[in-house]
Amino acid sequence: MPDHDSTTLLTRQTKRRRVDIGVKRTVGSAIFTRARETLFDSMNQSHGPDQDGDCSLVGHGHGGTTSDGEKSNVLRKLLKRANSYEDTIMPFPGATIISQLLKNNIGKNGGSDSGFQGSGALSSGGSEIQAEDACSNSSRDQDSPSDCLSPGPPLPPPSSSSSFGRLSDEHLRAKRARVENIIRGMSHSPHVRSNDHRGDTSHNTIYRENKRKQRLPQQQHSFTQLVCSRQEQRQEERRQLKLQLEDMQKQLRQLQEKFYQIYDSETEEEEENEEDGNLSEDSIRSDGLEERHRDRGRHSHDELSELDPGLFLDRARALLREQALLDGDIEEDVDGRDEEERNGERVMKRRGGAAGGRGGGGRQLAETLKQELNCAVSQVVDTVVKGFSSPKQAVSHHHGCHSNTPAAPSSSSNSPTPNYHSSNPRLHCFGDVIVPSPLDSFGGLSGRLSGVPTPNDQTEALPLVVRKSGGGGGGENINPSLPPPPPPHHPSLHPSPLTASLGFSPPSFRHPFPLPLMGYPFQSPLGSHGGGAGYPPGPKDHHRSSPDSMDMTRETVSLRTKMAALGGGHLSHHHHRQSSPSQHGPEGLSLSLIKSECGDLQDIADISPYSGSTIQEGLSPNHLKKAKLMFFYTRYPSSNMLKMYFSDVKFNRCITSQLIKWFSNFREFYYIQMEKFARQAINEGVTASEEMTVGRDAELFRALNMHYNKANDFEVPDRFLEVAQVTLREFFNAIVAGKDADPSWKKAIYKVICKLDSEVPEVFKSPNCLQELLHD
DNA sequence: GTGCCTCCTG
DNA sequence: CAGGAGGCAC
Repeated sequence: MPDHDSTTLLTRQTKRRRVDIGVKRTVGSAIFTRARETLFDSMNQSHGPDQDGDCSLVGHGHGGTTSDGEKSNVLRKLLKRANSYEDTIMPFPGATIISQLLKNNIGKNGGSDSGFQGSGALSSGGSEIQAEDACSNSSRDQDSPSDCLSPGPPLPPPSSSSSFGRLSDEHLRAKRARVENIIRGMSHSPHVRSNDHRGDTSHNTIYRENKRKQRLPQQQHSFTQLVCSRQEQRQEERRQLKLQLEDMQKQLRQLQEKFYQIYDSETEEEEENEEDGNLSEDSIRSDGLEERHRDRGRHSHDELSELDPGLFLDRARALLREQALLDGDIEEDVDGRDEEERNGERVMKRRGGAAGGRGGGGRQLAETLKQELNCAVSQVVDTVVKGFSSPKQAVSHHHGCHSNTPAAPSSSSNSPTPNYHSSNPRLHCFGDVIVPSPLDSFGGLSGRLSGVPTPNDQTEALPLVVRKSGGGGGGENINPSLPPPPPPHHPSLHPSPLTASLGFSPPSFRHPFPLPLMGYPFQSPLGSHGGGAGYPPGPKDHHRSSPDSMDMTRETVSLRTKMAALGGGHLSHHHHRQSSPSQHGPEGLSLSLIKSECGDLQDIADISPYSGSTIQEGLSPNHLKKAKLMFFYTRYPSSNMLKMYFSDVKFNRCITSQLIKWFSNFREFYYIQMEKFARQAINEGVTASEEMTVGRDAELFRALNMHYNKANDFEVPDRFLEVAQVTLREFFNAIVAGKDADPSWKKAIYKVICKLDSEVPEVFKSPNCLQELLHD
């Protein structure tokens, strides 16, 4: 039985501080303005005292901070590692594409209309370089000019130096250099995979071609004759492609063999070293990896033939990351490789025979390997791309990407893709499909590789971000008059998202992938038609993106659930996508599901995560994590606020609802805990609410922290402790007063608490905020 | 009608 | 944490 008195009060108050984004609600800002005034008044009147009292109490609660702090340092490291491994685990997209293409091609021989169904599988390699919300982004929040200040004492950089000094002698350097060279060679080769978005330009070509082929029949659905002829043509192409891909795989296997030849000797030596008892931090970190490799090394010869190229490359990449983490300085030893190029094979053999012969041999080998890898991969990919795209029309723009394919590996780091921006720097036209240039996302690769941050990507993203934050009207959820929300005090809040994002990957190697799996990709200005990224401009901004929209989709939290529930059988019919489980990645499926569920959504024709767009259509686990951290600041975020702080998500009703639901769930848990502890206190004989404080060592706080900040890698703002204390006391008083007899007794408390929201630090607006917040 | 909220359930 | 129900405000 709803109680209309208190309920009304609560909801009214709550609503006022909300800005509804409903299509029909265009007066939000006006309402908001008034509401804020009203709120300030009421807050000043009724809750000032509470706040004052709280502040004094909080300090005392800090006693327990130290142990938590220590723990959190360790945990931060662990978390960082976990993030790194997340990346490491991801399949190497380039190779995955190859095998996937092959599979698809074989599977598609029936001439089905399945198009590029393998795209779903590609998503797992999601590599997004993240757009940064620079401080300019706060232009909208005039009230908080201090947003970009307060860098807080930076925590000491994760020390990965001392303990494994012995291990990281020349031996490790050599190894590191070799592996890095391998990988770099691969990633530089514009063919294999320059990276995911722009990357594997050639694979992308294939992919786009496929997509285009898939799309044409759809668009000209009625012209069956055309379809027939097209199918023939496609079958022919498929046959060719299949052959070429098989060839590619062969060559890749050869590369694997070479890799393992080296690795075998490597691992043997590795074992010897570790027997010395040098269990450094690094060796611990890379334990799993090492074991994996060692194990792999023992059986490598048996497995070589079956080894998935993706695994191979992935392993190489993982190894590189491991190496890169040791410390920065490697390379400089890349000279005189001409000789080695010629003698590559012999060097290789020598190497295999002499396990102890490190030093110069290792570097030579590295060079050799690098060269060979580059050559082989370049050739293969080039062949395939040419063969496949030549019969195609309208790939002229794209071909510019191949002109420099045989780029010299080592020098390519300085000028890998000069021609990419030759025509339109932002657009690449693939036949009838216009997509954002993938290079916009990765154009900075060369710079990153050479250690010089290139703001190319950012320059793309920033205008968007600014637009976003500026256009949304008054959605600020700030209550300046309240106990002044303390300035963002988290020590790890960095004012410069830009630097933070770049700091994520090891300086020696700006790998395009290592960026978090969570997928906080770039904000592409062309993310979707009409600016999918530019939501807030108006509350009615429920734009639909056209089928050509290249919006990237990643798995969403909820989608997984739906997937599981629906068993993956049902697909949106919009896309004529016959889903064969093996070809259709779960993400693609889930996307379709969400599409069909959110009927008002755009019918996305392309689900490729590599399509170059950056705005996600789904919420990732990291979004959830971010939301939880935001809960420490705001319990009742407005939907506008959510839009601002989740600017890397393409909002629609579903997303908004989900985010709101999340916060609703957070609140639920929060209030349940409050009630529980309040009753507990009463049972324990507490008579006055003032006797209760909430410090960081309080059980209540631990429970909450466990829920919202499980890894304890985020320093909860003091303000949250204050609010928690207020809440606890409110519950306590209400219960003591017997108000809990009223079924709606909590609502009065909600009404109080909803006014205690504080401003969420600007950092949270950055898609990279998790890195920035947790990486110290 | 729509958006958001709480409560309940699984 | 997601879904659904019930309710209120716009």
